[in-house]
Amino acid sequence: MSDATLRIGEVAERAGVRVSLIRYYEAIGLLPEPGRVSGQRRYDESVLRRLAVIDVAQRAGLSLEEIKELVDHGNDPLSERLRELAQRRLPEIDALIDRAQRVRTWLRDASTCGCARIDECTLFDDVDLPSARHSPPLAVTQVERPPHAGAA
Amino acid sequence: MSDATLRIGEVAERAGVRVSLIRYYEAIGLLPEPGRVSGQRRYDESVLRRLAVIDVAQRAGLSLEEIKELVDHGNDPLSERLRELAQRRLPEIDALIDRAQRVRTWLRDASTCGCARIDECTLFDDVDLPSARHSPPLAVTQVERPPHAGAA
DNA sequence: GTGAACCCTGAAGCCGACTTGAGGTCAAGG
DNA sequence: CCTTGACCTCAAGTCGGCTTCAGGGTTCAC
Repeated sequence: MSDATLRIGEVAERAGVRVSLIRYYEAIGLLPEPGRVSGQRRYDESVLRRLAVIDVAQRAGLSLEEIKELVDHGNDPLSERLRELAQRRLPEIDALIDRAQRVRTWLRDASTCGCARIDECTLFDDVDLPSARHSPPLAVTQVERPPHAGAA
Repeated sequence: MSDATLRIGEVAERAGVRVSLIRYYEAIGLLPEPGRVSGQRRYDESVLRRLAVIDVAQRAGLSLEEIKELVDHGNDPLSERLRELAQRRLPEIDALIDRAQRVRTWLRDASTCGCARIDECTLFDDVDLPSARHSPPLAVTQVERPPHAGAA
């Protein structure tokens, strides 16, 4: 729809990311190649949404590779690969949520919970201590969004 | 309590991690220096729990640095730093959980949800598109636990 | 008393996800 | 014209979190 009118700098600012990140995402195929006006990229609003989706998915523990699958399943008929991905990742996302909630609880109760040392806290009692580890468990990755635009 | 009798290899096996990881954690101060018998480390069972806690916390999005604060608050009186950390991280953990749940839902409904393209899915409508980004938001990081022992 | 299996250290390598740097283009305006 | 500022490319650097490598020791069973 909307005509491609945004320049990369504006997109970056509105999305709260660096310009370099947008180019990077494009380079690895996470963002489609935008139109150009004498060499310069021009985006329409939809890129903002895309960036937001990427952000959410990434923080939920998906790797950029996987997000590519999500976001980019061409116009496949609701692709197989997607269902596959779901199969693979759902249990892990559940685990992620579970763990996050434990830590959350612990953190929240840190002051009142009898156990001063997290090592002793019963919250972690039922954690799979022994090698109950299965598939590569959510390769969550570094995500540092600077407060905003780009000093440094 | 328990006498330090486990060798590093056993610990690694029982915890489902590599020996090198245990040494690494020790090096960065996440694990206490264990006793030694003619140069070789000897652990007691408690290290297993510690490793599990680290694992959970890490997957919940805390950096090793932060986990160090959690785990390692000497014998401080339920330290300030802990409360600080909670202050800082709680909202972000909540966000993490929220995001994870969105992705989870999307993934789960991927087949039935009208919107084939994640970009268009209303699930992501209320996401903070604009620069509603605050503090460094949960530097979650690479976590690859191989099925077990160690090929490349 | 020797070989396999395990342990040690320190330095270097690797990976994902970005950022930075060097060197250059382009459009607008004083 | 010529500067300024936003943009361009491509290569290299950075960072967290580990693993691998090289070059030794140790233990234990035979």
